Amino acid sequence: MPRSQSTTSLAAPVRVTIAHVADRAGVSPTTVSHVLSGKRVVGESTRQTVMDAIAELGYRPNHVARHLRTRQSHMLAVLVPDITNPFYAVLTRGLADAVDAAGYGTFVGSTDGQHDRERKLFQDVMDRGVDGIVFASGELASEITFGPGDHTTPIVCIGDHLEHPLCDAVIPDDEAGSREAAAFLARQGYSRIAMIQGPPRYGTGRTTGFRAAMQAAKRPVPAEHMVRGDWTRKGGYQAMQALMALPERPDAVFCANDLMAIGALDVAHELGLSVPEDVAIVGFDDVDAATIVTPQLTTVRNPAYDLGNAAGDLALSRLTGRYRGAGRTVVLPCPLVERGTA
Amino acid sequence: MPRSQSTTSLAAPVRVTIAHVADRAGVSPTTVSHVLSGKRVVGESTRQTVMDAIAELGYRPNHVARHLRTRQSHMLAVLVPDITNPFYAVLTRGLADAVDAAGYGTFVGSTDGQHDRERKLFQDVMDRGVDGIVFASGELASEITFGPGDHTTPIVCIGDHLEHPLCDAVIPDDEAGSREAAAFLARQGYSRIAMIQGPPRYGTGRTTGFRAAMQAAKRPVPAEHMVRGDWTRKGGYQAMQALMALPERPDAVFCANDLMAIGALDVAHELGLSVPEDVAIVGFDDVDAATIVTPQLTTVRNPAYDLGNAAGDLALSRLTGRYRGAGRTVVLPCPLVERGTA
DNA sequence: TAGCCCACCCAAAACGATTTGAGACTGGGA
DNA sequence: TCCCAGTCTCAAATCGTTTTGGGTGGGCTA
Repeated sequence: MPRSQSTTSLAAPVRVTIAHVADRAGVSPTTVSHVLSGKRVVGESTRQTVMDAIAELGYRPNHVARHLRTRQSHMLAVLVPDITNPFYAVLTRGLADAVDAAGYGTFVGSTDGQHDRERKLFQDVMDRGVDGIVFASGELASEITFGPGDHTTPIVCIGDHLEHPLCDAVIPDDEAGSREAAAFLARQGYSRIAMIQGPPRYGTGRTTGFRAAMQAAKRPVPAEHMVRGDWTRKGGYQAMQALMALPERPDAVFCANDLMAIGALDVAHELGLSVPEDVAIVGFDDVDAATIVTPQLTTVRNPAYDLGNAAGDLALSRLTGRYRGAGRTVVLPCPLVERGTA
Repeated sequence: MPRSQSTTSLAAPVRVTIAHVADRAGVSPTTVSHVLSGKRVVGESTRQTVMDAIAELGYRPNHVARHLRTRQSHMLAVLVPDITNPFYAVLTRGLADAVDAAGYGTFVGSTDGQHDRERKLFQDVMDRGVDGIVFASGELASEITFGPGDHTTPIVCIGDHLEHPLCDAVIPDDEAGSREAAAFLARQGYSRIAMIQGPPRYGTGRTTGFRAAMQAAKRPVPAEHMVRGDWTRKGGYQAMQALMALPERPDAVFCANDLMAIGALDVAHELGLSVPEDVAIVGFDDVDAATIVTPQLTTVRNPAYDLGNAAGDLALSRLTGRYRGAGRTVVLPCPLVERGTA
């Protein structure tokens, strides 16, 4: 009973609870709760008394207790491969900005693209009771196993669809973006256009978009002009080396992401090739680094911030009950940004 | 009573609680709790029965209820100016990696360097019941007002001290790093060494280190050679423009961070100045972009990952009760990384 | 057989809020 | 005087754990 607290407490961190406030205001905890939540009307005079007591005592509601009772944590989780990657950092920020105003916090976890970490993190945030989950962890989301009966927590996947009744998706139009980039390259007159793809099974949309454009432009792509990298600068460097060592050296290279494009640029510089005269390079994502390199990288913008923002809106619309229904898919365009390398 | 649950439940998301497990195993919830926590011994046979029941039912403890009772959320908060800034993203990752293994999650919030957001976020995470807070939000941490009786939550400040009984600090040795960079510049023979500082009151260590080295090297710095930027590339660009327009044009510029250094580099390129022959440029932080520009940026490494990691260790040592005592300060060195711009 | 100690296990009280059925006051009208 | 509707307010149950003081039974010694 809060009413008889020893005043000799030296370092006793007495948390002020709703009961203290009720005591002070001479009402019941119920009433205090009601003035706070507004779920039932309370008389103006009592309301004022309660507010005063709250102010005097410096009462702050305990989120945890509230969460236990209401089952709402006002927390979203976002799972990304690596927060260190600027693309995902920006995406995360877009999400946070979207939900912050509604009082939602965001918990972000880095999966490193590893299945077990992905699963572990998923379970972890589930146990922590987040109200929703945003997946931006590659294209493996669909392999996540959902526990039985978990079909109550909204999920939104970025960059992938997912068979799940409550799953919304927001995807960048990789394919169209790649098609545009490749078509642009063809229009510019480049004849031997190669591509540095991502690892097997990843970034397939970017590959098919490229292929489609090449076919439409009547530019058959020999198999040795389709090489793979691992998304990193170093991977792009190695892939580009392989490409440049070919007897039939390409005069344009479309890279599945900017980091690899920068790696490719390194090779061009090392070989003394001038860009875009000797070889054109186009990236994908439009990360900060794209404007840092010289010449600045021509690339396809992957709207990281918007993706996160849209995901936040989708999640919010379900959490607030504003929308209940089948999974929606919003697709965001990836415009070509012409700069200095093509 | 869990024992009589309707089996006709269609989409009823019956959460399996500790009571279900107890029922199934034919023991009391207490016993289940004990096998889970190991706070008291339970007979091997019952232990096994309970474990089986847990497995069969797929029981997962409810973190929220646990948190309410134990007052431990196993969550840390880290407040940074902007998660979009790679430096802070890396720092955050260092922190997360340090505490992840111990079962702690990290909540990160972006303050945008605004006081009110800083305070709001601080209150927010406090209310959410985090077990510790890591401040990496500029050097304004000391102005945060702690509520009364909050002196129970461990705090660790990165880059700043703080008068608070439970506050540990981990700080990069900005001053020594700057001194080294400036001394290096002087040793190289540059005679008119200027500096682009951060905004007033920020990054003072970097300025004093620079000044100390200049004094030691008997190179008086005229006032107009000490200009300010706002940490951004654009700010560095403008500051550098001002510097280059001076009648007594500097032949070396030390920038308080890399972004501004890159902005300065832009100016040099635009002016057709060759780096480092016509003008040397040294940055601070060693962000990814430093190795992307050409020539690669000579800079002082700000050990972002290590800072976060050390902060995590400090926090953990208190949370686990391994350490209880006065605030500690660990200072991490900032080594000069010689590359192409000086 | 009484006495004692262990080794186990349980009941019940927290933790701090929300929720809801129901009681206690008003006035006003019949 | 009685009743009714309307307004507030309250007590008690609930959310799912952890925590402890205590109870139960069996084995051992004397």
